[in-house]
Parts: sequence; C-alpha cells; structure tokens
Amino acid sequence: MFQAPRGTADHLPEEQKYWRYIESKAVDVATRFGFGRIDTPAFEDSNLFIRSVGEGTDIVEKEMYTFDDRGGDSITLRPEGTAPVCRAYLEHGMHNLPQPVRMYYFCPVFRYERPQAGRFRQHHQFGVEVLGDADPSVDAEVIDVAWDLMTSLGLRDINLLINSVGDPQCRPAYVAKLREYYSGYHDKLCSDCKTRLDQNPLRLLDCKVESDHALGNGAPKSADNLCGDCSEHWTKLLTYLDRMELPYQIDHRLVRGLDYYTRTVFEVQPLDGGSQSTICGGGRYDGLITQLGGRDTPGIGFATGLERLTLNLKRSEVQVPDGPKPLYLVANVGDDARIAALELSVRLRRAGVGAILSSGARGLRGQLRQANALQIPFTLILGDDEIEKGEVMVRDMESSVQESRPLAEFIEEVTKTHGRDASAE
RNA sequence: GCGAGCGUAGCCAAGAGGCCUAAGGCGCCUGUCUGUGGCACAGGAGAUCACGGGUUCGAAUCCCGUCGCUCGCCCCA
Repeated sequence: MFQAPRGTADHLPEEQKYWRYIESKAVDVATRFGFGRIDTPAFEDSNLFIRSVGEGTDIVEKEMYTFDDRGGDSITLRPEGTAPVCRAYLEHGMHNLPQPVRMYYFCPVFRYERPQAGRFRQHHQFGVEVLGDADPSVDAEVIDVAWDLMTSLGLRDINLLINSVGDPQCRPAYVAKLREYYSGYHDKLCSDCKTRLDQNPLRLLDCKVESDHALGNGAPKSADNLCGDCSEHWTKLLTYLDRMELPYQIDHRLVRGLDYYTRTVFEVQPLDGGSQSTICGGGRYDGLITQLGGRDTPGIGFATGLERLTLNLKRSEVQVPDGPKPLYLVANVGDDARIAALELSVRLRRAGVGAILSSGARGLRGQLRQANALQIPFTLILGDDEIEKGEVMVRDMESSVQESRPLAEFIEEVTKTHGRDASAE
C-alpha cells in the first residue's frame, strides 16, 4: 500500500472547513489593508534561497528539497515565501508601481525536517509582504495585519512578541558584546550553546535549557544596543503600536532563524503552546532586495502556518462554519423516475442550486437514509405517482413535512430563491 | 542528524504463550419497514494481528532486525 510521504498529509473533505475559514478571514483582512494576491512557483532556482535565507541557516544547510532537473539546473522546492515574492518584485519591475507594494500569498512550503506535532515537510503558509517603504508605521501596520487576522479567527490566549535585532550598522557590535557576556559563563553552557557561541551567538538567547535561559535574563539586550537610526525606528514603532492599542510584549530573547531580518522582528505564540508554538512569525528585511541584486529597497512581512492555525483553532474549540452543502438530494423509484430525477437534478444545478442525484439503487428508504447521513436539508422524491401527475414530492428532512408540488412551479421557485441570480446572494 | 514511545479491520480498541478459524464499540451494507430517514432490533461485509527472521510442540502475545507512525531535541509556520 502506498502512503503519503513522511511529513506530508492529506487534507480530507471533513478538514476543509478549517482551511476555508482561515482563507476567507485572511483574504478579508489582507484585502481590507489593501494587499493584492500573488502566486509564485512552487520551485525556484536554488541560489535564490541560498542567497536570501542565508548559507549558515538550518533551512539552507539541511532542510531544502534541492535537486537537479533534467536540464542540469539546481532547483529547490520553496522553503519559505518571502524570497520568491522579492524575486517577483524585481523581475516584474514593481519598483515602478506606486510604493509601497503590498502583496499576500497562500502557498505550500517544503522543508526536509523530522515531522512532529505541528511540523511537516510540506505545510501551507499565508503571508504578506510590503516592499518599498522603510517607515516604522509600515512595521506597525504589518504587525496589525497579523494581529487582526489572529483575533478575527477567534484565537484567544495568544501573545504578540516583538523585538529589534538592529541592522548591519549596529548588529556586529552587539553580537560581539553578547559573545563576550556568554564567554564568561562558558563552562555553564549546554553543549548546543557552546557551538552557538561560535556560530550564531544570537541564538544563545532563546535556548530552552533552563540554566541557559536564566543566563539570558542578564544578557545584553539588542534593543539597548541599536545605532541611532535603528533606535529611532524602534521607539517610533513602539509609539505607533501603543497608539494602535496592540497588546504587544517586548521579548529581548526573540531572534529569528533567517539571516535576512533587520530591525523589527515579531511572533505570535499561543500561551500554552508546545514546542512548535509559533503560529505567526515575521520581520523587516531591508537588505534582502539588495542581496538579490536589486536597488536598495526596504521590506517587511510575516507568514503564518495554516496547519498550526488549524491546530490552535481546534485546541481552543473555535466554532468554524461548515462548508456549503447541496440543498437537495433527488431520490427516485423506478426507471422512468430515474430519468426524470436526472433531468431535475441537472436543471437545478445549471440554475445554480446544489443537488445530488441518487442512483436510486437502494430503494427509497436507503435514499432517505443517505440524505439524512449527508445532512441534506430537503429530499426530492420522484416515483410513478409524481411522474404521472407532473409533480415532485418535496420532503423537509428536519421536520419530516412533505408536500407534492407541480414540477415546473417548484423549479421556478427554487431557482428564484436559491439559484445563481437569487437576490439573497 | 540525535533521543523516547507505539504499530491488532476505514476509525477506536480487548487480548500479555495454547480457550484466537482474534472480543467489543463507531462507521459501512442489508433486513424487520416490498414508496419514506434519524430510534430500536436482527444479520452481513471488512484483519496476510506492520514486515522479515528467531525461540517454542505451539507466537498477535517472547527475542532480534527492518519499515512505518507518534512525541521530544535542533530549527521553524
């Protein structure tokens, strides 16, 4: 038997209501903020990600799905959404559009990781990017998009964490300071942290080993070590967030694993989340477009994982609306009735009314049972009696009230009230 | 890449060397009710007990290996 590859999942029809719910809320929020949708390919030139995400990062080092295609080009399945959007911005000369350019996307992303709760090799992200404006009000707005989405989804007990990681001006000095601080405690560090000390001192801050975590409390803070420009950006951002009444918390340990982040970084985390708790993460990336060969263009964005959102919606028992269902099941008894039922269901559907044709193979009782199991609101019954009179029996499945009605009249009425052109729509 | 736990029908699951040609429940199908659902009752289909090897007179059950799944670490949505 074949199985879905490790770390991938089938999202069955019964699961779809969560996805529809998240997608519709996300589109609603993004549209309200003036974002336009963009779709980029599922795979890109490998160098796009190596150049943007960063050579030393886990994503590039061990998680990319990279292969040579038949023409010998190195291809990588998209491991994150920001770089492709930036590539598209450059490729299509979007700097000629009114700035900033606001875009959102839904896309599958691929990372070769060991799957566990809330983590997959293929997962799906919704994300937004704003390109071409460095003002801190844009940071505040993007954070607001994220927060607006989370709250309109009905998620409670979530934290909004922010920090500033500086820029190439001030970060080197800060990293040196951090390294110096931790070097003083070298013997106390866990083994992972000893290598972090060499390779990525920022990551020392969010170590989960308790003793190291305590050390982090006394560590120099990035936000206290910003250069003039970054500092001004940071304080303005905080002012804006206060004015917007966003319930943010400054988290001096918040650092993110992609090299391209500058200044503002932020995450949304559930209070009781496990280890894969981040449901939304993003930040500013003012150097990225230049990295990719474009002129100096600031950018900021975030992404959120649909699987993790779904997990949290279920965990916090948020009620999401059911998907749309056909209004009618067309039951039939006898060969003539089957043809009449076939014609009736076709007419309904072509008029925009949902209808399932029963094959009639299992008797009226079985067909009603079917309608019940599928939670179809009305069953239309056609048999010899109805055919003879040119009528159709309309049965309300909830009240069990049924009524025989002239076929033509019935079709005209439901088309008017439930069809494509119904005024209620 | 590292560590731990677990693999019995579509799903949940009993079983812990012979009473297993594997219990029970959900779901599915059929009938009681020959054109009327939900409830009830009766019946039915569906399992090489993950796979391979070993121990034993005898293995779903014990041992080894493989594969898979889950959870955790690293890291991330």
